[in-house]
Amino acid sequence: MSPREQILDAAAGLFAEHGFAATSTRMIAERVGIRQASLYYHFSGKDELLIELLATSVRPSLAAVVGIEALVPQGATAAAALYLLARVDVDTLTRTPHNIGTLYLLPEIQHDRYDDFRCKRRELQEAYGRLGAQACTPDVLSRITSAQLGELLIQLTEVVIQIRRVREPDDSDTDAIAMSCLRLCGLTDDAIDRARTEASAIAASI
Amino acid sequence: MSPREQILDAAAGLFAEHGFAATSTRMIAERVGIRQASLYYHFSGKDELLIELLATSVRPSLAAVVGIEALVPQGATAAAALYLLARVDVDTLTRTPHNIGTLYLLPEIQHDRYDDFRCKRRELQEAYGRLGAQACTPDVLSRITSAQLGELLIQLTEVVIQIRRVREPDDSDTDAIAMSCLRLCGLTDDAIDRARTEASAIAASI
DNA sequence: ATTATCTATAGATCTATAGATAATGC
DNA sequence: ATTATCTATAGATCTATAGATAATGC
Repeated sequence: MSPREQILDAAAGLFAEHGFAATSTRMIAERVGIRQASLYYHFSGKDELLIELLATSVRPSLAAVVGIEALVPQGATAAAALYLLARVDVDTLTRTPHNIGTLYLLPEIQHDRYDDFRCKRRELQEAYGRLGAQACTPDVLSRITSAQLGELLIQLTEVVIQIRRVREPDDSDTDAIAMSCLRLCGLTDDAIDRARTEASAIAASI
Repeated sequence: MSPREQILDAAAGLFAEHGFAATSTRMIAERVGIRQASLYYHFSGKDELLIELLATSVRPSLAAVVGIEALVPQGATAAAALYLLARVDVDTLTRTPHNIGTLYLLPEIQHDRYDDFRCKRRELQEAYGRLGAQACTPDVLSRITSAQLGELLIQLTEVVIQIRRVREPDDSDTDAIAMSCLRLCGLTDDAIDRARTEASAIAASI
């Protein structure tokens, strides 16, 4: 691991555990095993560390969403696509070292400085809204807006961040979350099963 | 408003906006219009402020849950009870000054010092799990544990905290969230409508 | 010559305490 | 005498910069 990566890794763990403001550059340096001032050779400051961490943490899900949304015009059902997106997203959040998704909850990211991240996350949310709206039964869609759906669905997948704070999530959790996304859209158990088998087939074919 | 309340109110706003560690006692005092040292006459320190704020913010929902769970043995359906609980909870979070629910997301509350709060919040989560499990169709319950349900349902209601960060939630949001809780349990649109009218009748009778 | 570290430190905080002062209530 | 403020400050941080030092690569 390069020094840059070591520093980012140490910062991720500390930011996730103590938060941004409560983590000093000295703590980060100590964990890496270098002097506090040496951080500034690799990064311009604490801010840059958080910006970098946020950027790399949304990238995988945002990359996946493009491919997954493209499946729908190719014949996939929106339900299967939504199920896939939720699984990929939850999976990513489950696997990140130090439960990096915790960073999304930090009050600091409301600051303008991080609006690039917030903008990207909003894109992901809107994709959830679009796929959710397509997957919904008409009855459900008449009672909820696409924007509300996006907010609810992304919130649902991010429960895995909270779960990781108290236990190690397993496949049953991932599946429960992804299924819940479909249920939120009004799909019956049968429709959910069909979406899951379709999603497995798509996943196997890639 | 007593000086104590003024201080708590100022602290709530600042903690919600900047986080705990990034808020200095001086900032709080300035907002109140007193000197920094004068805070220590009313509170032993910053920690006590956060503890107090967390305690008062879970209290209403936790008080409501006892009454709402008691409705079920009295003949109310679990679905109506769950719908009521979700509405009360979302309503409470919507009305709190300074979007105080944001405090639940602070990394600091993972610290032992605040485990009284975390314990109470877990009680609320377990109530969601119990009501959800009772409201669920058997098919759904065979695919999800009561613990998972509790995690998902409380997470769903707390979306209102995120919504408040970008816009003012209205009744349509509250309703969309509470309905989504029922949908997550596998209830059909018809069953949801029945639960809602039942919940309205109960709410009117209190 | 460049790269990557280090030591040392300026300057700006921040929390919490000590002790003075004024106002209130008996 | 008690209550509620204030001023002043000790002591401990924290970030970021300046400039020295050593190692690496041409």
